[in-house]
Amino acid sequence: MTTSATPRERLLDAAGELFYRDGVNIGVDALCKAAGVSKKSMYQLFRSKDELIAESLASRGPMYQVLLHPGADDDRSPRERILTVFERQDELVASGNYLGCPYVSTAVELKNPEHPGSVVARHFKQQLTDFFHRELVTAGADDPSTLAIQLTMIFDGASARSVVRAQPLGGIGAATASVLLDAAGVHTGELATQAR
Amino acid sequence: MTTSATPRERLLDAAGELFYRDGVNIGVDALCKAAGVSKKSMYQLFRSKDELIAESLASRGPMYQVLLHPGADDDRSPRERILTVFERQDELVASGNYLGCPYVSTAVELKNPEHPGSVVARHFKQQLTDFFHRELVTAGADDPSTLAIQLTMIFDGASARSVVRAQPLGGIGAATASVLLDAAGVHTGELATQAR
DNA sequence: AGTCATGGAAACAGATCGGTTTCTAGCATC
DNA sequence: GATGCTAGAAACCGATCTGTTTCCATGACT
Repeated sequence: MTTSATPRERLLDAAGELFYRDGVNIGVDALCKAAGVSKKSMYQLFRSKDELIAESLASRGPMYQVLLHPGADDDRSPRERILTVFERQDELVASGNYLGCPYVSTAVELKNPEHPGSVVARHFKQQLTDFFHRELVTAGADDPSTLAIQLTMIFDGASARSVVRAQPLGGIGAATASVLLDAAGVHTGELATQAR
Repeated sequence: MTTSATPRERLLDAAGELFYRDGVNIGVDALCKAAGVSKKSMYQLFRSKDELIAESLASRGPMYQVLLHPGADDDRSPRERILTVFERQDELVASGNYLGCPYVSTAVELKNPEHPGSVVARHFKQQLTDFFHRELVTAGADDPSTLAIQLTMIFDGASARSVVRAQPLGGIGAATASVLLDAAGVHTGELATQAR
């Protein structure tokens, strides 16, 4: 129920969802109504709508991260953990409620890279690249920095495709990532150095 | 000067630029002012703002296409023509005025895939994929359909990266495309079937 | 019971939204 | 020179925008 959480939590929750679903141009009135919080309270908790955009995006960061790449405390190989990200994305798209990567969408809508929301988006996008990078280092890939960026690009490219096409991805993200991983000598369950 | 073109051309021009630079939420007043056209005239030429979004996006389609992949009447190889697209994108980003692929941005901002602007975006995005596909067929690539989609994804991934990072791409798009082309046996100046 | 802080409801402000309408300046045609 | 069409300027409409303010119900503490 809505009243169990604090007004701040309710606002961040509603803002995170509505900014994503309807875009950052949705009105503050609609946000407050959805959160069951008065505008007065909102403007006591957040300096401005822009700040709410940034904070709500940041507050949902951990959720998206867990969604895409859950804790590393499993026995899968780096390659498997990387490909799982693309499979999760595929599932999200297939579920029908996917409107693109929230960070990219927010940055695209805001236009201004110095907007606090854009800064948050950049930060969390970097975290996905960092995840890839860690796994690639573990796997002993040749050029983990470049490859981590390339995998992030494939992720965002697949995301853009799902938005433009409004159709399931059909595994194209994981398939593309596989080609890059193959080319970099990252194979299932073994280090690239062992394969050479 | 602004008055040399017809009101319709001036409107499409101004709309194409301002929708891209400021987002589709820019007001009709600002558009008309920039175009030197009255709102009355605008609503005689276009049924609604939504229609203007779609038509202005469509009117700039040829421009973007020429920008990214000029006429095929040259003696470069398919691989070179494909990689040129990514190099052009790189130059656009480096020029500092790039705010992401206008089709993807518009689709992201509109959210609704049935919006006339989203339909136009889907159409022109497909045209880039078709261009890749034609070149790949010419080059005798193994699976041109899949590869054309993957190249489009890399294009959009690079575009998303440029928006989120607000920095030059440094050739990462062409580099990634090269890996895929290599894996598919598309090499410079020769057919893949000859290479096998 | 009385006091006080919290926070929702709602009015308000000034600006802007998409869209319509009125008015008039300019210009070609007869 | 009179007529009629085009199209820009600008007022107007109701709705919505971000942000502020007032008012009042609630509930905790003394």
